[in-house]
Amino acid sequence: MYFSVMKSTPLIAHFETYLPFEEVEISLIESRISRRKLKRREHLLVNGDICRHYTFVVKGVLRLYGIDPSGKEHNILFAAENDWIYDITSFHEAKPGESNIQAIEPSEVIQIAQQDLYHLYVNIPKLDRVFKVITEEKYVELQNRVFQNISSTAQQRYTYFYEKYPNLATRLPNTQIASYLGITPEFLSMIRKEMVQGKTKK
Amino acid sequence: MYFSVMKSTPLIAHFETYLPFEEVEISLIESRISRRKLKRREHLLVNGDICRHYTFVVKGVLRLYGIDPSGKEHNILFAAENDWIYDITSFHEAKPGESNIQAIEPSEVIQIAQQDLYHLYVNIPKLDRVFKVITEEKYVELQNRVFQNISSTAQQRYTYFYEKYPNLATRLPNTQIASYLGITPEFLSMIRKEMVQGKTKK
DNA sequence: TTTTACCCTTAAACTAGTTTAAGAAATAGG
DNA sequence: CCTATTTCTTAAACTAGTTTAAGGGTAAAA
Repeated sequence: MYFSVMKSTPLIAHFETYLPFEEVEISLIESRISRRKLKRREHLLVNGDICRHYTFVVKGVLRLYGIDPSGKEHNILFAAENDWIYDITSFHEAKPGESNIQAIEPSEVIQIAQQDLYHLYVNIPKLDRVFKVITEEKYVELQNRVFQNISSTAQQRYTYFYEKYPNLATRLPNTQIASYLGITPEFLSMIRKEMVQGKTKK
Repeated sequence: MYFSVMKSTPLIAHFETYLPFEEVEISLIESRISRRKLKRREHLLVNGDICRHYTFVVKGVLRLYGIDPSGKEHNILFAAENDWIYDITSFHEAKPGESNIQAIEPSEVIQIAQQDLYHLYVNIPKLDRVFKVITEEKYVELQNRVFQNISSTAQQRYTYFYEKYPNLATRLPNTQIASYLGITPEFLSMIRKEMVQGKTKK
């Protein structure tokens, strides 16, 4: 087994959940990606940077967050194993963005630089289809979240998050979850207390 | 000028804002679409239906909305001229969905049925690229909306909506806008009153 | 091991948004 | 042009969520 194959296997395996790839395509993809380790709290992108990479998470959890005019951070999304994270606006416009990407846990990622991705799109048109589907999947998740945000109480939103992402719900600090749900950590603490009391009362 | 060209021009023009198309490709696309008129309040899709079409708005405004457990409607998105509307979850899974699509104004749309769209993807691979980009654009909009929802007050969200979609903000009834923002029409009325007073006080 | 920084909880006072109800204004459509 | 229906507004009482502040628990790092 070649080391280069070892290195990128998780990404190829991810692509192959969508479509099969030829050996020569796999080699081309592998020649255009790079691997990187991140310490806890290390930033991959900060406000004002241009996002020049698609980032695939091999191990760990990262967050994409924005900062509001008053300086508060708000989590837009989390990405754990086998998920993608990037500031899509900054990436496509190749302009400085307003988002930040940070490792919450020590993490390991695979990155594809912009020009490499475009090179891959040209040489492996199938990848247009794959990323079309990936983006559609992420669009669905986001639309469900918008529906939650406009139709539910904080308690319902937390329950939905807890049921949909049990892994993240137990793995992440509550401060991070509160920021994602759009509530204060204090109020999340209250919600959790009420939920536990509700259960034990039975 | 052929009638068939007349008929579908707005959709082809829309595609050509992304990539150029050959005559033969245009003919193929035109052979696979259909045009439809909708009365005010007419539904294109209701809860429990399978969404079998991508719908492109030629004229008018439509809304995609969901219904919460208590029976209240919540607007997930609006689509006006040159925009797309469909229940993406139901469409891709070909399963009954929980969304509804309704014309707010008398409207005119162009539809592509699922099997026709797949036929077009196979014969015009460029369309994978086009819909990848369209979905990315819509993802960006949705992500901005999520950020608004978790980081802003209702007043800020309304201001953002008003500035970003001035056409919709003046064209739609406030009840529809309130439903989209996740607030009651009464509270939107208060916000608008305060904003006008704020302005005239100067 | 000790310290430091982070994280979680509780509670009281406050602010943002909802509900209910009733009347006024605007609009679609016969 | 008229009427029915929808839409918008106001206000008072209510509920959901925030803020501030203080204290305790826990994990990382020196």
